[in-house]
Amino acid sequence: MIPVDELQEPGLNRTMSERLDAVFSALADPTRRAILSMLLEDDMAVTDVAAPFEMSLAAISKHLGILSRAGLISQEQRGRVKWCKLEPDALRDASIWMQSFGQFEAVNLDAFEKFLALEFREDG
Amino acid sequence: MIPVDELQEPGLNRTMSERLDAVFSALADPTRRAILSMLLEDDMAVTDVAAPFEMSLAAISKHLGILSRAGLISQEQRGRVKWCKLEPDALRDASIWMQSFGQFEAVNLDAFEKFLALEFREDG
DNA sequence: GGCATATTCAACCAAACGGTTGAGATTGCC
DNA sequence: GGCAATCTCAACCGTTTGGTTGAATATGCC
Repeated sequence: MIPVDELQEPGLNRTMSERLDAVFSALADPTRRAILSMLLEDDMAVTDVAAPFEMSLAAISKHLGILSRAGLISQEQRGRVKWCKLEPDALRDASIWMQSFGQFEAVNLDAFEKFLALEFREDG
Repeated sequence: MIPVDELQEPGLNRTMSERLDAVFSALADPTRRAILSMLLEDDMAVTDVAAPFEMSLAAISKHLGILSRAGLISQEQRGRVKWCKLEPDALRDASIWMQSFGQFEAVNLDAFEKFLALEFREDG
């Protein structure tokens, strides 16, 4: 309904439903999930984020815009380099929404790393 | 990349990434999230699911198909009525993925109900 | 059989998505 | 100044999405 490409600043003046729309549709793309995983390790410049992917820089720039408008990352211009930083707080509302449908046991980092390994091995 | 409308049975023979694609894009629509919330209270027939929405029955039927192929609900035909049942387990993998980006405190039911009230009030 | 009920199918439509390319803007450096 | 590097913009393109209608398919009931 709301064009994910044309949303305003992350969070401000948006309903809960609109925020969930933005977060979930941002997460519904494997490239964007991979980007989030990369940013989990370290902040990165746009060009460095784009490096491992087989698509144009402009495409990655768009993906970063979508993640940014969903509030999942923040971007800070420093010189001619734009640094991208993971913002895990935006996942919180969505996570609350999901957890409420069933009680999932607490997750430890081991499970997460096994999970990531699985996703990257199978995803090609 | 994968047409969400043409996916096979929920879960079987799909990679982790494909399952996350299906679950997150299923959750990225307010109508489908509202349907899940309705099914949290009780199992429902397709017609009854469609009743509160201002769109055609066929549209709701499509939404239910998407939720079903994402594994978020199951559908059981009984006579001429198709019953829809919430399947919270499908949210588990996705929830694990999300939780790993930050430690979110445990959620209680009060928070969830306040959350739902918010979403429905603001969503129209 | 005949008819209402429940649900999907098929064809269509406008809009959004995810990608491309080429042309800007800025910024840093010699 | 001149030039490379970083990133976005704008226009385009094929595919997917989310909705609509009208017909079709079962099923239940009298």
